[in-house]
Amino acid sequence: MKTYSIGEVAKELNLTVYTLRYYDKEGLMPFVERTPSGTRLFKESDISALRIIECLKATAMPIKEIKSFIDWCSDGDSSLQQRYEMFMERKAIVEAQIEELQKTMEVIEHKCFYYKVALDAGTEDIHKKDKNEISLPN
Amino acid sequence: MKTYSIGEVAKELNLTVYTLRYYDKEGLMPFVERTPSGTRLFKESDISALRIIECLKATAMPIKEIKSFIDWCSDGDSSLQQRYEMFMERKAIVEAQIEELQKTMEVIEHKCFYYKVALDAGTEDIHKKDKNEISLPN
DNA sequence: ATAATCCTTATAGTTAACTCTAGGTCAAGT
DNA sequence: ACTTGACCTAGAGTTAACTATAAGGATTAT
Repeated sequence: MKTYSIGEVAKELNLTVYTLRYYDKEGLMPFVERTPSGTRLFKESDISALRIIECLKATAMPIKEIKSFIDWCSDGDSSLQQRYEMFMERKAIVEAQIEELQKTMEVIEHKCFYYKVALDAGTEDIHKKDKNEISLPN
Repeated sequence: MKTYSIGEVAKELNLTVYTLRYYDKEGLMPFVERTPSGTRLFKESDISALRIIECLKATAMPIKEIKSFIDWCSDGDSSLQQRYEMFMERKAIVEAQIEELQKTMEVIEHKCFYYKVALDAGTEDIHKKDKNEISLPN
């Protein structure tokens, strides 16, 4: 069976070897086998697992929680319910993240427009409402 | 003109007073005025500015870059081009973030389905392909 | 055979963004 | 007058996630 070195995997996943070893130290890669001398041998399935880890990271899941998931995977079928719930929770989180980004996008686009207008006018004053504020009599 | 204390602003924006003072220390709030004794007095316009800062933070913009924007604002019309370009860049970044989250969502949804099926079957083995791998003759 | 280039561990350092503590000031209520 | 609670600064501490260094072992290329 074809295996890959840590350097090859790092290149493939756009990570550094430092990062991969850090993940291993944090318990995210208990499945990776070693040569008798200690060198890690990554299988295709290990790379797939790392892709899932990267996916969970993209949902802003902390590494400690990802570790729980990895531990559950090692536990086998008894943790199926937990793993299912975890992914459902992740789904809700990503939905919320997308929604927040869409709201952010609206503000950003408004600002793009605001500055386009100001730039064309040469001054931001173009946006200053001259709403004739009542000046206090004095 | 109505003003607000740091505590009121913190509550309004769902931040802590520590965070607001930290932002001030980092130069994000040069516009906030003080009483003679040093207490910060936030105006409505200051709160609006903080909402923009929160919006930029939501695009994963580092505080140092947000500071540059605040500095440009103080510079007036001469920085209009830079501010316009900054928001256009932010727009591109948010688009990319949304796209990445949508790809992430596809994977997560697939996993939700995967675990739903496994849970119904009572075992993850339901997904194991029995693709008759050619066993080596020995 | 030997140099280059991998790999290993253990451990220390970095960075961003808070988060808190200590020690003090100030304004309002009893 | 005095206590309470919110404000202030300076500076220290925390956390997550890397990122790098040192010292050495293993593998590959000439």
